[in-house]
Amino acid sequence: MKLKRNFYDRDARVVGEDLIGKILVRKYDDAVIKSRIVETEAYIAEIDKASHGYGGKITPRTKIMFGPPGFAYVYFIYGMYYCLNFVTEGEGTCSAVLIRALDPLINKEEMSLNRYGKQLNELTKYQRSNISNGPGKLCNALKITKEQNGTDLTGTEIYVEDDGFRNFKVDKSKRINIDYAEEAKDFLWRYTINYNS
DNA sequence: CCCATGATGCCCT
DNA sequence: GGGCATCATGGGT
Repeated sequence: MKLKRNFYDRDARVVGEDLIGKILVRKYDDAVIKSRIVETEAYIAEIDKASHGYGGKITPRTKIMFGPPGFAYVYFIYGMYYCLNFVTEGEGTCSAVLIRALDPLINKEEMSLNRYGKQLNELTKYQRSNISNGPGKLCNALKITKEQNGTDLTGTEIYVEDDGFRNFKVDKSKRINIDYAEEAKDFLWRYTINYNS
């Protein structure tokens, strides 16, 4: 069943961990893509020098993160890639969860076409295992761009459902590529699925 | 597997 | 103008 807004209206660290193992659903035109969320990171502006909202100043880019929970924050990075985040906590605070990796479940074929312009059976082994294992890659695979910034996660285009899968644990580790963030770079706010044990 | 490097454009952290 | 919540590629081990 589809997660409601109250799921997102919690501390970003709780939401980030709770999103692991859930199903991300992406719909556009006639396409339906489902994949399991296997890696996330939390960002909380008040105490986090890695957050785009650090310092509390609302800018055109970050304003969606200061708004109510349960909306998509999509930003453009390194001149080439998009990253998908879910806004968390109450209105007025600035926090979000970055979706870092997905395991394809349904319609991997469509993801292949979006990523490489080729069918699954034309991909190399390397390409096949790298369809959505990174924040920029998964946005390509799911056709997510700046146009999806602000998308309501209780709507039909992008949402999360719980299929009851619980046969995993969640590992916590340091976040990736935020070496500039001083003490915040050591926060264990990265969550990854552990299928064993 | 690992590491180094270049691509490329928006944002102002 | 500096930097960036990334990725593909190519070479070494």
